Amino acid sequence: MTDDASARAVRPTLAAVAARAGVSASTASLAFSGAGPVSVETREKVLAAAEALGYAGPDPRAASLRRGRSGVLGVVIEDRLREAFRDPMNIAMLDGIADEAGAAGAALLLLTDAAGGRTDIASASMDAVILVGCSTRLDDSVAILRQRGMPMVAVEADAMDGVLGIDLDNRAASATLARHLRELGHDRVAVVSLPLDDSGEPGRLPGDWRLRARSHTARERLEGVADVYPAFGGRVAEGSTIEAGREAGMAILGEADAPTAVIAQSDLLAVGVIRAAEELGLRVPEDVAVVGFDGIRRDDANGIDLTTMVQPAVAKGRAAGRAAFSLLDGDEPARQLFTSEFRRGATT
Amino acid sequence: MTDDASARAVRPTLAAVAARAGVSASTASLAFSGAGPVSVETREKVLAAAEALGYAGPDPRAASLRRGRSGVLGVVIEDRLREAFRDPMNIAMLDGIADEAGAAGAALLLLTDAAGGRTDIASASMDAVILVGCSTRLDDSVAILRQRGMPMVAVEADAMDGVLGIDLDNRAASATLARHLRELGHDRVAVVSLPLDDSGEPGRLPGDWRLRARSHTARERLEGVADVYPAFGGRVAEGSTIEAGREAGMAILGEADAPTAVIAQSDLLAVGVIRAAEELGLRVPEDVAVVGFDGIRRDDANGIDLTTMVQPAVAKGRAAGRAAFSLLDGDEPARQLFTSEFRRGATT
DNA sequence: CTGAAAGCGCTAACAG
DNA sequence: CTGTTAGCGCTTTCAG
Repeated sequence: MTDDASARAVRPTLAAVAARAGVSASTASLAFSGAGPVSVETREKVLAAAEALGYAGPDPRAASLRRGRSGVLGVVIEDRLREAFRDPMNIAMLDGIADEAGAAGAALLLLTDAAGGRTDIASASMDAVILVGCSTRLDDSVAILRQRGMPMVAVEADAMDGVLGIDLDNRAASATLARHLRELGHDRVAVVSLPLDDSGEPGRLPGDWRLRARSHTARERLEGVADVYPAFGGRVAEGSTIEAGREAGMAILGEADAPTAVIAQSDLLAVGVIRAAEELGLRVPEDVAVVGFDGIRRDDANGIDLTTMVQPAVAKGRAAGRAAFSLLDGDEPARQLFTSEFRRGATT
Repeated sequence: MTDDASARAVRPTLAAVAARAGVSASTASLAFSGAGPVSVETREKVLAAAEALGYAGPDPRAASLRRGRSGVLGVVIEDRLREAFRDPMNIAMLDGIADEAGAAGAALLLLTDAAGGRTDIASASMDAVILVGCSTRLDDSVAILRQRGMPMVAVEADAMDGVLGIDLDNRAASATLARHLRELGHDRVAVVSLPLDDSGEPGRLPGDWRLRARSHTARERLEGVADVYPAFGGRVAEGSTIEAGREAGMAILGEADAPTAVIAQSDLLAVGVIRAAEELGLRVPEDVAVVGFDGIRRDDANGIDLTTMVQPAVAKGRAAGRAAFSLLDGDEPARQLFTSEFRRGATT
């Protein structure tokens, strides 16, 4: 702690720099920010003084208090980064957000929706927040953030008061895939769905999924299938991973009365289902057709050319970022809807 | 802007809450933080007043100025998230960092080492920084951060003054793999290396890689191979991806005088090389042996059971996180070295 | 247990 | 172009 004191002592403030340069603090400030008229002479004097004193630069904490802005964009994601970033779609979206943040000179603060460490969501300093990742229990976070008066943007979430939505045509896109399968003559289809809530327990898709699904994306995609196949069964996967898809696939395709087509709610799940099919000695698409969702790069799909709906993940992220900054500027950006595009691959 | 004013007006401060509750500001502050003795009565009065006024909670910007801490841990990664997060190792490490950050009640600020938006690295408010991701041009960032007096931890980087290193036994581990191949009788080996610098151009591995390699990890892994095979050729990949590995693999295995073994500097690259081998009609390991590095999950390796060195990525991340907080506490944590473990798979 | 006072370090108005 | 003034909103002594 004596250490601390000496560290403090050795850390000069802007005022100290100004004093040494023989100018006012405000002038010194301008010399640093370059946001106002300062003569070259003066600026050099200030810079020299700063150099001499070993000035660390304006303290961002003080600056953000004064300005009322911290230059930070919060991004709330699912519990574990490991999970969230396993799916290339989430990364692509984050990349889109990062693009816009970078352009706006803001940095990204990663916040997790997690159980214990919710402190940070309540107390992190940031200017706006984007909620992403099919997070299944956003409500608490939203309540806290609303209380904080934080501008909020949510990607693929149920409409919430005071939260700007950036949406994807999940339902229509899923219906497109379902129709595609029906046109190919498939009668019995099964769905491998993303987790319906944050319990994370895989299992049979419950008949009352409409009531139970807390995940917006999962529910909408189920609705899309239901629009075409009023009755269907399936499994809920443990997450959006190949392994989870494989497990669900084994359960579905291993049964006596196996379906002739599987609608997986993500490409990773679809890859897993295909792997299960292979292990069971089934050919795709001859014995069983499989469709995915997202349009991940073939490289990420084990080289499989999936039939899927390609969603504009990066654009979605950029839109979310832009919307956040727009809210921050006091504008009233409109809610946006992105559409996915059908891509026929070799799996149907 | 009138809007702004009214928004301000409607946003009460702690002082306003205190006034309404009929207590002092300091008492109100304690009522919120719970960090001191406040009677239950008083606390309830304060909370009620806050509720009534719609108080958003203590402003973190002001708090962090006052406290001198922002509760933020910066993480500097490569230019594009898309690239950095394509490799599961980086995600695992980030997850390790996030674990420790969460435990310490800190949030993670993602900073990119990028060209243009370097502003944030110079001006983001944070308490300490971890530099990760084999970033090839950390020097500039380090200079800026050092100037800011920021505690720094670097994962797998050349030793730098004032930066605490968290290292991996890259050289020894690569040598282990090389020895394994030599024991199997391989004479001619080729290396597929990670990018040597940030130019990102793939191509033949230059003979003077020792001089040219700016990436610590790539260089050390090359040294490890050189310890066993004094002379070897190879390719520099465009990044740590399957596709880049495939391209390098095609170049290497397509030549007349193709090697009998390929040492890939990451598991993703190894998977790509194997894919190239398959496309060229070569069997692995019969026609060509392939080893990787990292120990990614089989799920991420297209189901291939690679011979590789398993590195403790999550532990590395945790150690980096712990070290950062330790520096922040004024301690002098020691530099740490993690070791990788040989895992024989089916590719040699 | 509560209150008063004193800034944290910076920046934005407004005069000159 | 430069200086003066006045806080941003909170937390931490230090007294009572």
